[in-house]
Amino acid sequence: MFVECNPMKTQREDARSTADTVQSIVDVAQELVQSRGFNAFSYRDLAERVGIKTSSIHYHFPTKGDLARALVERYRLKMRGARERIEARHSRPVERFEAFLDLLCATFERENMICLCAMLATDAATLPAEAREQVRGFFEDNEAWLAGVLQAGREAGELRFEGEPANAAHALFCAMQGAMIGAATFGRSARVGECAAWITTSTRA
Amino acid sequence: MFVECNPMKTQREDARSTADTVQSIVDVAQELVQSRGFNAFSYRDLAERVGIKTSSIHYHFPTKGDLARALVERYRLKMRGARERIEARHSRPVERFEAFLDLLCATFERENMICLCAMLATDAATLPAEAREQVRGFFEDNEAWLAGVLQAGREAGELRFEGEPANAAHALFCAMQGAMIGAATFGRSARVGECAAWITTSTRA
DNA sequence: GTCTATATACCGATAGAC
DNA sequence: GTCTATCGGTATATAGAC
Repeated sequence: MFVECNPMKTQREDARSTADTVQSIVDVAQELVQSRGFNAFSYRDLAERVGIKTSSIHYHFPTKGDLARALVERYRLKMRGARERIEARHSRPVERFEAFLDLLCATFERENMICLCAMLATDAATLPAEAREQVRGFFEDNEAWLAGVLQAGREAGELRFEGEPANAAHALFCAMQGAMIGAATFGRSARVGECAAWITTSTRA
Repeated sequence: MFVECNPMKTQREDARSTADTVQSIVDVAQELVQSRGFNAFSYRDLAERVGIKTSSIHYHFPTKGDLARALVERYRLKMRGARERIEARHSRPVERFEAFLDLLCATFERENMICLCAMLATDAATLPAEAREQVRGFFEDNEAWLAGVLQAGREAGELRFEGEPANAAHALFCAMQGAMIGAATFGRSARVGECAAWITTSTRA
């Protein structure tokens, strides 16, 4: 989800800048975390895919926890940008809400991987506190944004749901996260779209 | 979720049968998987907690994959038993539905750990195919059962929801799984109960 | 069925040459 | 900034005594 994965293709040999290397490492690491989990890949796996040695990765990310922090920080920022683009393109709450669901569906269908933060949440016990806090922040960001959209949508008569907007936002975001976990794990990609469609028909006023 | 954890307390020294040892291993392993993930604990961790040596664990479970299979098989059967007890105790669909939600909440509040199969789903890439298939079966079991309950409840005028029962069952089960992941990871246990409460008020006719 | 001892491979991480 | 070489530790797994 939420990433354009560009492991460095060997370009002109001396054209790889530090920024490129770091980005390549983070891109590949994100893919490995999302597909296997944080504790099921090594610096060796990473090095082989990026095309450098493990010691070079340690130069950029001294510990694996440092890598985790960089991963989740970038991911959280990307997601924030995505929400802001939705707000820029859509003014009505119902459009914003459904654009958000579409974003999750589209990214999932493109990558066929669960959300980085859903994976890191299940690996949280082995993460540095700072990374764990960022993962938590990712969920709070999205649920708070969704709660605002849902509330505005209900007040505008565009959306319907029971109870507090925060509770509805929480349940619906969790449903999408759970759907992605199941879909990616069991090779049933369509389940994510079906879940989003069910949410859409259940919340349209 | 769904387990009474009884790591062997040292009883009379020679009173530990093979069945007791195996159960103790599986109990402790389940706790470690649910709290850390399948790839974040070792036979050594397991051995220290059970009070035996790693070679003894290998005697009962030659490979870690064998242990995974035993774990998920037992868990799936326990959950099936729990659903059957709900059916025995409650006849009305709305009661069965809410008893199921209560079961998830109660187990979570007692153990403060996510569902074993939610964790194993995110670790599925590193699991033997047979175990992965059992994890998938766990989700199918629960969603199929929920779909039946939802359909009967709507026909009886006790429950309301949009669209196909299977789609509603999928989304709502995923919401609970996602809520447990978030609650256990970020120390916000109340979120599970709130999610269940929101589902209840959103589905009562 | 559990133990000691060990095999073999891998892990994260570091030192120092270039 | 990347490399070679290596450290100490741990992983899963097995052999064989008891």
